[in-house]
Amino acid sequence: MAPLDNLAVARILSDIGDMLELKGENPFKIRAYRNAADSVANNPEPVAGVDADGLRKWPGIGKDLSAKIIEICQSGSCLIHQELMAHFPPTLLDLLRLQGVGPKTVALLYNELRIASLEDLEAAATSGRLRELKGMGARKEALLLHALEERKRHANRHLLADAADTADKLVEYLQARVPEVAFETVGSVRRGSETCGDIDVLASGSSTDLMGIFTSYHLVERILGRGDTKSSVLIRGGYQADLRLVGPESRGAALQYFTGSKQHNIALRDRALERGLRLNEYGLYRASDETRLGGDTEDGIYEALGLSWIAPELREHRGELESAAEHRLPELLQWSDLRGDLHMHTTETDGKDDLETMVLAARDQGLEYIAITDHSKALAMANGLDETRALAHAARIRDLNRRIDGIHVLAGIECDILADGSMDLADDCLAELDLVIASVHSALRQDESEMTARMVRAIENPYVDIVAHPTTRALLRREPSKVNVDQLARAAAAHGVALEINCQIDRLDLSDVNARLARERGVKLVISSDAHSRRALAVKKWGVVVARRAWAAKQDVLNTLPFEEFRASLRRNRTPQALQA
DNA sequence: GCCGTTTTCGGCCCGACTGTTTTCAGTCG
Repeated sequence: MAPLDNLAVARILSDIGDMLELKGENPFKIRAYRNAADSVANNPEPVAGVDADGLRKWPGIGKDLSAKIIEICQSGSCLIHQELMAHFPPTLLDLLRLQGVGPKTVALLYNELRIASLEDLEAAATSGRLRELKGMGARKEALLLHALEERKRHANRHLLADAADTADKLVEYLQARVPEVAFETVGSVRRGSETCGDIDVLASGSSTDLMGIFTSYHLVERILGRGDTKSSVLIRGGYQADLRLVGPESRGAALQYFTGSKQHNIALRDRALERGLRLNEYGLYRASDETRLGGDTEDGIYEALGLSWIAPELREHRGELESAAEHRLPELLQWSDLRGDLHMHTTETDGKDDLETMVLAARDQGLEYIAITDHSKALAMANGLDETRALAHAARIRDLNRRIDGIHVLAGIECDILADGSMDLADDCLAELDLVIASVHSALRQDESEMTARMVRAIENPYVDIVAHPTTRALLRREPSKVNVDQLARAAAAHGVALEINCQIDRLDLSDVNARLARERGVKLVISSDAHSRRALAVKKWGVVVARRAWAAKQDVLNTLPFEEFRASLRRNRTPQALQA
């Protein structure tokens, strides 16, 4: 059996937590399983290769869970998991993920009516049998039917870029109508999570008609709840949006609180408690006498807890509190640091805009240099280039580069890594170009050893400068390939090959966790748009978010360098010794 | 089930809203 990856192990731990909750177990035991699931999911090190002593160093994993995790890695399950699976039908967990349904309700439905699946629930709600149950009235029944219908209609996660766009429009609507209140997007959108479940907006100030204005937003499909300080709605496209209103004196505390993440907030509150303080969305208080110590600004909260201000992108409980306590958080990369874009396409292959249009658009965007990197011949569907066309295209790019002012244009290629790890174009062709990106577009389902060996072989080709979208994932659509990112990063570091953070909004590949791992292994990152049109050049903003979530500073990213330094830093332009390495 | 510079036992984040309740349990974030 292939070893389970971290997400698979985390899923089992989290399922155990859910099923323990259905049994009405000790809530802290349940939390322990969920914390362990988060810990495994967020750790870049492959869990299958870690021994018990190593696991016990991971946060939230002790003697008991380290043994269970090893059992899961070896057998795909563990005793308690199997016992619970025998006790509950697997479809029961689907019910738990319905809006408005928690463990108590699921237990009630199952114990009283043997409702074990979404289909069972729909049948029971439709036939009116639900109302036999204590605490189930007509409204609750309607709510469940709504939730079932919405489950069918919407996936409940959204790409970051889409969620951010929806949030921006909502905030713009609110701000225009209630100018005396300050609105800010908080939650996972503010943290820059690659996918977002809902949209959280914080309003600070004072307004009596705000909630009415919110719930009458023209994109609202359904009002989930409405109060004086908190309301929730479903808006078109399957987004849940939550609005919270606090007084201006609580803006900072509320920004902090509603930005999360949950794990970050729990840890922050722990820290407050250790200091005899109490933190909530209204402020920071001394526990003994309720004296208010802060809450009007966010950095004031962190400062009062002995911490540097922590950028929202870092608030994932991945060591940020410890670093902030020692005032050694990295100075994170900023959008304005980017000087180049090393991955884009033209009409020569599958781009929508021609060479000159792309170059002029990049110059308009303020870029100092770019690389044109059309596809190679293996991607026949995209009209990929063979050696002859690649060199002719390069000649045109260099000619344009000579004629145009204000931007440097490199003649590059995005060359396919074939299934055996060889390159799709001959070495003497690759050697003629200014920059070579290598990437995988086929045979995505190879097993881990095959895929890893394939990509390492590509890295060993002396003409490869950058590996693009290293895991080939498509968010909400396609799982990442099984490449071992740790081994990939070690090979890239050893050969001086950079790894890309691809900024296409459904790729964001490397991910935050993987980019951080690569950086820690000594790999330089590049942030590139992979634009197939002039408009798509702007997606680099999302790559900057990913890099920040990977704790990257300016010096970790090659395309922050001035042009000449960037060129000199490319693997092909370094010493001959480096080429032979 | 985890965790520890007040602890190896006794803690473990906290408040708003809904629905079905007459004082609160369940859910959510």
